[in-house]
Amino acid sequence: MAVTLYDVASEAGVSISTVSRTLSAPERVAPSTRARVRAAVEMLGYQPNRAASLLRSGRTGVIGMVVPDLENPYFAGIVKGVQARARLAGSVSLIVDSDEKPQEEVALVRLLIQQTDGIVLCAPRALDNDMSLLSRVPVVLVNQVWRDVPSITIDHSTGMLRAVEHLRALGHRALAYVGGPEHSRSDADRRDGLRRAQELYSDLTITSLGNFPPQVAGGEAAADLAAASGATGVLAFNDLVAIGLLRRLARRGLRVPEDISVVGTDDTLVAQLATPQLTTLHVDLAQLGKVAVELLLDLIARGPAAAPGSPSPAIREPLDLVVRASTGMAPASSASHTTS
Amino acid sequence: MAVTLYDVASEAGVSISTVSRTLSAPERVAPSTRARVRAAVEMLGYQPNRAASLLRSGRTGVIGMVVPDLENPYFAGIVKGVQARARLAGSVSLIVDSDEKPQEEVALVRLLIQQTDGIVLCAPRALDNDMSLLSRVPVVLVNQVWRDVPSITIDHSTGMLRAVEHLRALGHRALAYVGGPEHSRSDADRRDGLRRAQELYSDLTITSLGNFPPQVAGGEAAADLAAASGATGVLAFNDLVAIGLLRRLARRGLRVPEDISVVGTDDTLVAQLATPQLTTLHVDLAQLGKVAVELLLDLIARGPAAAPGSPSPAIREPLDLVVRASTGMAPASSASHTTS
DNA sequence: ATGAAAGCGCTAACAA
DNA sequence: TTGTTAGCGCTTTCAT
Repeated sequence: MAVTLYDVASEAGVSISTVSRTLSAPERVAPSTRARVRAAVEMLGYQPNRAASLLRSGRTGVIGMVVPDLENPYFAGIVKGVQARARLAGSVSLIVDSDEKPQEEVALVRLLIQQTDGIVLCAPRALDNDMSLLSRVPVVLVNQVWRDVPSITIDHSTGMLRAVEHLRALGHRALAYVGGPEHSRSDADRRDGLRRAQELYSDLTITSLGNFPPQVAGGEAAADLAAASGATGVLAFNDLVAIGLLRRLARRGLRVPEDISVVGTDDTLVAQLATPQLTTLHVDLAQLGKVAVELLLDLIARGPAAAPGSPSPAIREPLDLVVRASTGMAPASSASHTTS
Repeated sequence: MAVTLYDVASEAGVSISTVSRTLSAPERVAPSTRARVRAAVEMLGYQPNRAASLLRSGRTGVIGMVVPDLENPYFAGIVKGVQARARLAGSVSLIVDSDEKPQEEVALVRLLIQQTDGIVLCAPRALDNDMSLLSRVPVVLVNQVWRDVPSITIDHSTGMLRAVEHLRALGHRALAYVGGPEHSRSDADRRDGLRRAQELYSDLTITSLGNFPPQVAGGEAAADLAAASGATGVLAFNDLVAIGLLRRLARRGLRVPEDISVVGTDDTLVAQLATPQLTTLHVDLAQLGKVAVELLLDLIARGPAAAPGSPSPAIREPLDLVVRASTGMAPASSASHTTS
């Protein structure tokens, strides 16, 4: 059915090894033979069978990526960076969505690893279970850290600190944080930043609000709690949550930023579409993806028997505060703005 | 290194064929053997090698998907539908982004087809070139039609008609359409709807505006042209373009909807985040993806030698008008609202 | 009900 | 420089 090496070989009057060599190491074939083989390849429209090649050599030229939710613009941004960098290296990238399901993540890694050279595992929630798989396979973690698996994370801790300082400079003293998914590493990181802020500025009251889904609905669900906490400044897990806050607050008749200031995280597309436009923490998502791929290519090149001694890189990307319209001076009567 | 069929076989004291059978057709092995094999599989943590299996059987259990831009919420929505439906069928889906590059699309289809059972090709721009490949391989087109390749498209034509009728009912007589990418099938479809509207309602003046990139920037670029055309109602290629219009119009001091009404298309997440919230045409993106997969599974099941006689399904999904705040009554002095 | 054996298409020693 | 050959791990007849 399909054209194979044998067809090309007989067409060109050489052996299959010569054809194979012409394709993978042209310099090791005589120019005249090379030309003849190439002509045959062209003529028959030969396409190498990747399954066979993979089975034999173990190399695929494909980089895998697992993300929790492709529809989330945050992950979409990282994906773009990964795709661009992979293409530059001559690899394609295969992206799969775990639908925010921890069990899926492990299953997908297991599946993907068989048809790729390595995997960028983005913000995995599953951790303890079968994650030991990760040490045995070329994997780079994004927004997550586990044992000595190479990783790239965002310095949300310092980011939060900057956001808190911004709000404090505007006169806010009572703050609230609307947290994200339970096992999210970046959520823990943000809370750590809050802790640092609390230590530095003892005049602040920072309320941490439970775990909310990292979507608009999460923000809507958290808005009333945030308001009831007496906070005049609210920090959100991400931009979508911030927009949920904005929306519910507006429906309650609370004005942003006059009554309450809101800070998002990530500076995704939607931050600028919100009303008012969101003050948020900017992340260079594409850069994140790019670095992840570079780490991965490195890991692959070092071979499967990566020296256990060499420390796995754990890169941290910074976060920059972008001030827009959702933050402003704290209301004058801030102190009396307590729970009902 | 990895656990193979042989390891499991010797552990269970059977032959490799029996192990293979236990895994793919359990009812054809004796219950007692089956149990023994399963225990061995469990114990050794056996994972079938997909490359070998693919090489031998030709089946992968993987569905491929090529989209122009993963970061576009529109395609992300379709992707989610595809992933969900594929999972239901026991397949995973591998998504790749062509970065809006037509050449990439063909190359990616070629690459993907080797590691998948079939492909959902989403809104391809490339058409004439090497597309003949598509007739030889299980492919379903989304938002595109080519020869007799099965396809699912959105009835943008009728959608546009509904949007025009909505604006006309509000008193608008001068309309403008901000078009999308040059070879976009759906753009042609929308223009067809405009044509139908023009025929039905001869009191309308509909101006078609050139090709703009389907992003916020495209809308910003088109806004001044739309305003200069004297139109009081503007139809946008998609929601992002509509938001670009909104933004530029606001900067020009034109009020929406008091001075100009704007209608988006697609009803993506951003439509509700815009200010004012967008009147738009709602598409059930997930449904689109779901149907595409069903079409594809059907095609795969029918085997490679699909009867050339059987008509390939060409499904059309409807579009529903969602009225929000970006459309309103035409300004009273509409007639005198001309260029300059 | 189970096993033996023949490849799927390719790569990579090794020989010539 | 080129050809020969031995598998990679699995599925699938065909025997038993």
